[in-house]
Amino acid sequence: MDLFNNRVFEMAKSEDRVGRVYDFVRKKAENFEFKPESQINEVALAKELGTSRTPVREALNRLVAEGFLTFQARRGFFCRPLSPAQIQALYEARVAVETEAVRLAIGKLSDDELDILIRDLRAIEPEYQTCKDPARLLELDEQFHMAIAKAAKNPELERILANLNGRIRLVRLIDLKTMGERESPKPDAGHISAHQGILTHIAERDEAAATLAIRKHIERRREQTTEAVAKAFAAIFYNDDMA
Amino acid sequence: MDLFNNRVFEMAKSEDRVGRVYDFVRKKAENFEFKPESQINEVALAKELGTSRTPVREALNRLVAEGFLTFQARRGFFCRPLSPAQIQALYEARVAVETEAVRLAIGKLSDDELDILIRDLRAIEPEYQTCKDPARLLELDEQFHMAIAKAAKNPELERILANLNGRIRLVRLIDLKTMGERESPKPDAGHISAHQGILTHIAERDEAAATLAIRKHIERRREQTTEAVAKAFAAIFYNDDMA
DNA sequence: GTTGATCAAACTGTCGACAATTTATTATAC
DNA sequence: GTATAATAAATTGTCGACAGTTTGATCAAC
Repeated sequence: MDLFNNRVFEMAKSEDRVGRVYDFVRKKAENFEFKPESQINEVALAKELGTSRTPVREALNRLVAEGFLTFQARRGFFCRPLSPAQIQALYEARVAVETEAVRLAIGKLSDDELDILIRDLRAIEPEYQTCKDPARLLELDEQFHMAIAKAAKNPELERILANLNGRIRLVRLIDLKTMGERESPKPDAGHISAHQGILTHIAERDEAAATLAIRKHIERRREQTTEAVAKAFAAIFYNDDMA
Repeated sequence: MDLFNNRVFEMAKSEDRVGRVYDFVRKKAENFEFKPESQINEVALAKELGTSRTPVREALNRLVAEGFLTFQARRGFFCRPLSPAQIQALYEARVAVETEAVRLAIGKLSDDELDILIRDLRAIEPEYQTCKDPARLLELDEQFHMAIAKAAKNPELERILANLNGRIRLVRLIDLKTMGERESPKPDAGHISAHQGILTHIAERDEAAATLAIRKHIERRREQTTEAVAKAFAAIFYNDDMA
């Protein structure tokens, strides 16, 4: 689990330290490279990034506002906790955002736009079905869901969903990994993937069916949170590529 | 360890500059005391608050992450724009959050908890119905909606809604003011307020009816955004207590 | 009067320093 | 040996300074 840790040197032109620190720390926070509840050492971070503490603290403040970190006065910044209840809440919030996004998309998109959306999303399905790499799988899945959010033509919902996705990412990744191992033997011929089902309902502008389908799709994953969080803990603390 | 640990209360001594700055600036941003799109002068703010720019910038960064301000590298912090489309998006996001909150509340609350919720919310209805002060009215309305979000037992949804409310507040306030003037003549005997209708459906655990009711309640306001935003602009730029 | 170049003022981005506070360590008493 | 007190180390919170940009003003040329 070492997908991060590049980018330290590039972007010579940008010179935007706060942005660089933000990207760096956000990625670390997403992956719980800071262990849950652990304190973040400002000076160490600053040194690691070759800057002073000022831009580091500015980036950290942004991440607090986004829910990636917490802050206690005079004690400093900490990684957010990782608990089944917390992840559960994030999944529930996803349901809220995504069901409404589906509804809005169906209501707002022209026939042409709808066709394009369906076509584009069906185009990634083959790779999604055959892909064995969990990281890539997660990427494709997020693309699918973000595309629907984007189709809702509501920047606010997009932004919220992107935030939720970031905070839930590691757990989803690990969930996907175990799912892949468990279910790899059989994709079941004639089985209609959840994504395809959702798309079909959207194509038919069947609001009730589409929202229900995406709700169930997300909730199915949500039901596994306790187990997935346990595995996430194992991955984080033992750092073996998964449990 | 930590036997003499009263830190939670000890912190009330408000030596926390960043927090103070944050509260101050957030209130100003909420009310668009910074005019839309206008730049925020860090040194002036720092001087106004009797601090240096460092804590000011930290607070500003948090507010950017929360959507109250925007940021452009090497140009600084700006008040968010105010446009009908933007406000519309916030209302749509409210629908997403609040319909799901109703659903979750109905699913999660015990009979006792449900009774208490209904009782508490009905208790504020008399004042809500008779109140003529728009600011107080808005406060009561927000209380109503936040109570439902809280009943959903999902901190994430609560947090999102609180954020949306803050960013939409001025427009709602102005909308309420004009509504009061327009509709004051007649609350219509036998008329069931939108809030009461929602509560009744929740009390009956009628998920479909309750979610539909709150959706319509919010959407009715959303439909007025263009007009309300126009009035907000007038209020902001001419600073006469409203248009 | 408009355009464009030049210079001055204002502002942002970052740093290193230092006081205040928290945490860790050592010493002391029982 | 455990617990408490004293002390040292580490960490946070804030500041003032300064370099680098951007913005605004001045002025020259057309």
